[in-house]
Amino acid sequence: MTEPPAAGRARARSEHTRSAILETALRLFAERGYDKTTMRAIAAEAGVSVGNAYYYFDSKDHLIQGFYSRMTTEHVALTRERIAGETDLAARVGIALECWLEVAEPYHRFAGQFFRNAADPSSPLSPFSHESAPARLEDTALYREVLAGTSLRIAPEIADILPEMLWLHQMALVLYWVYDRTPGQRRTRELAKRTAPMVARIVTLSRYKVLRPLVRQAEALVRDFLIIDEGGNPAPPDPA
Amino acid sequence: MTEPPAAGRARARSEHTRSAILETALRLFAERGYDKTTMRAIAAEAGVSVGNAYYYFDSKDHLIQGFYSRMTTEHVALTRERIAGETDLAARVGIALECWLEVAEPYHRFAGQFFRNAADPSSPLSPFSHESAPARLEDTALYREVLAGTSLRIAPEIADILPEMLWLHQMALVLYWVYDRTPGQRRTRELAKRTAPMVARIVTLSRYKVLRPLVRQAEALVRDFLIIDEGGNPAPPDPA
DNA sequence: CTCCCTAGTTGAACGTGTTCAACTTCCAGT
DNA sequence: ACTGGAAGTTGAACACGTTCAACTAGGGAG
Repeated sequence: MTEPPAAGRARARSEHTRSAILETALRLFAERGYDKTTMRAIAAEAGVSVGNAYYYFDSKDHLIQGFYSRMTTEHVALTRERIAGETDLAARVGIALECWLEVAEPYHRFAGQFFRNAADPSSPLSPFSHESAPARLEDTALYREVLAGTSLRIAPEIADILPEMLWLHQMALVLYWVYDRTPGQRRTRELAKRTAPMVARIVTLSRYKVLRPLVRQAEALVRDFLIIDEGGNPAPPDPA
Repeated sequence: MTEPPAAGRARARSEHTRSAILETALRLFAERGYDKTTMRAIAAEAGVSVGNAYYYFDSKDHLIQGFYSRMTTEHVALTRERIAGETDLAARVGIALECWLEVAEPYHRFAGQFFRNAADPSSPLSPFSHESAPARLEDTALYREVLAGTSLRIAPEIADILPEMLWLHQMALVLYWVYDRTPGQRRTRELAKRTAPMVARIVTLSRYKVLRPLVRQAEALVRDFLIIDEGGNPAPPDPA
């Protein structure tokens, strides 16, 4: 219902309609907010019928998926650019978070409405859903790079899961961001600036002997409960 | 609009209508799920008009607040009963989490729909909102008790914020629970069983010298960014 | 007892997201 | 060139949450 398999000029025409709807929707979302943008308005502004919008997008929510994946791509690109040359892990993590906030800022106004739906497990907008997998993988891959570019020695037993944990850290920040009503989301920026060094510190400390058992437990925990399969369900192997 | 100030028999009549609507709503939510329960159905089943339901409850969402506070009260009572006599922190935390899962189980079916709205900062259903404050305070008070009843020595600098952190831990578990589709939410129970000892371990380790700076940072972080004022906004004192 | 004012109550009406049967356009195969 | 069918498109219709102007009842003041 979403990927037209046609060929030739028809495909281009179809692609054009589709992107016209998406562009209009994203623009109106940013202008008026999510709830105040009606499907009728989107359709009218894009020069198509309401039903036609539903031909390309299963629901109003699905229009946001486009926004989500676009934002992720921008985030990854901007971060890559800015971390080049920087080897300190804390700085690199901080940059990644800053970049997210920068990219997301124009949409803060309607982000609340957005994440409302994202918290519904049955919604394809959930960050853990199958539909969100591409964006999620893009982001974890980014954090793999963030980690790879540092001179810091990382405890081998957690190297595998660290990208996922940094992604989770980012998700927590996003949660705070959604609730943040300070101008320019100043407080969230402050929070990012303060947590980034702590994350780096934890990575360093994880090699200490006293913390070994805890780190091992944490590693197993993330592996068993957080890693998401391709179906989008957090349903890893049964406990032994 | 919600608290009728009348006196005499009129008050009783009003109270009766109000609770009739609430009871019917909660029953239908549990039976059919949130989305499939229409306001028209609630009104019809309760023997009132649609408009009347809106006289007592500002919106469909507001009906859930009743469910939320009721569940919290049940959770606190059950936990209090079960932790009596137990002095091990890990066990006490584990019991508190188990109790939550037990109390919440009947509502898992529509919890997703519930927490969808809860993630909207502008919704009174957000766990951080002003309207949720009573339930939130009840829960943090419970965790204060959970901590008080153990023989474990707690680093004084984090004693104040620990209840809030345990509450946050519970919120994280709830988030996982919402996504958990295993029968009886088995996986979430497993997760609770495994994180409880880790929490206790972290509390113990927090007294180690190597961890001092990190613990101090974490303490300041929670104090500056998590503690919620009476207005329901996470907007603590400005950073220095 | 009568009047009046407020709390309580009503249901039709509005705007919304979504669906669907019908229509149009366009290309592939003859 | 023709035609069959798939892809694309339409807008009226549906069910829902919510609003509101109007109505009713019930108890206190005179």
